[in-house]
Amino acid sequence: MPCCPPLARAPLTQDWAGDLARMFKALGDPVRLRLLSMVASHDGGEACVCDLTPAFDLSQPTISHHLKVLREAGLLECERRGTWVFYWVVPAALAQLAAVLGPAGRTVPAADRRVLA
Amino acid sequence: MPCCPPLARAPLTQDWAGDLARMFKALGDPVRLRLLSMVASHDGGEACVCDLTPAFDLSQPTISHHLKVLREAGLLECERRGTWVFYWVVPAALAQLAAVLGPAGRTVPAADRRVLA
DNA sequence: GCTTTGCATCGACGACTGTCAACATTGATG
DNA sequence: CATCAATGTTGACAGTCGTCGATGCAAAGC
Repeated sequence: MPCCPPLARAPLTQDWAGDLARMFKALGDPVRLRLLSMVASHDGGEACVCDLTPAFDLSQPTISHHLKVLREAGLLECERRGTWVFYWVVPAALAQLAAVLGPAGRTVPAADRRVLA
Repeated sequence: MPCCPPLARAPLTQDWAGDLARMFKALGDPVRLRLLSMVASHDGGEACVCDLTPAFDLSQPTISHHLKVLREAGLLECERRGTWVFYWVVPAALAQLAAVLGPAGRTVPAADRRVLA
């Protein structure tokens, strides 16, 4: 069973759209996008909260809240190590979203065909 | 200036994160995701509102509202043709989002780069 | 012209979201 | 054990979002 046909191949089922929307919604905030990017691009692929907070003009609880949203969306995971909590991205989650948006594989979605013609 | 390094290569700038978040936020609703998918997968890569509305248990103004959100996010375009209004996806927009999400190394295909320029 | 059909806009409502200050919790260190 | 530093949690608030009914508007047909 193929796991990730692009959006344009067939209409999304209601259930699948719900799951995907939860992840996309988590990305729908500039602060969360920057947090995700900072974690993903950090040395070793992980970062602790103290690495992230100073980059924003926001209170620490707010940053903690956004990290929780990303975690509950399945985009981030975390682990406590001593005093600090380290976060890293879940590559499969990002890959799934990228695959849904296409252009997946070599197939050209119908919408592209129109432009390319 | 390269147009689409993946999220993980470097932290997103504040401006860029804002632009991307606007698009992701538009995708952060199951109804809008299904609308986008239905338009993208429709014959000819375009669909009129009357093709979309019956698939949902929502009022017509609500569907119209969601289409507007997708349009203002740059993910959809529309044109009136006689009595009907037809919608189609903007492939470059979806490709940009897919490129940002990675997987690292993959970039926007040449065909879309032309559209983005 | 008038009516009908397809779609957008408006105004209003409850629900959810982003933000903060205050407090709780966990682990390290004296 | 007492204290401190790093995070998470709670409660509250203004603002935004999804939804609807009512209304407006444009094109087609009578």
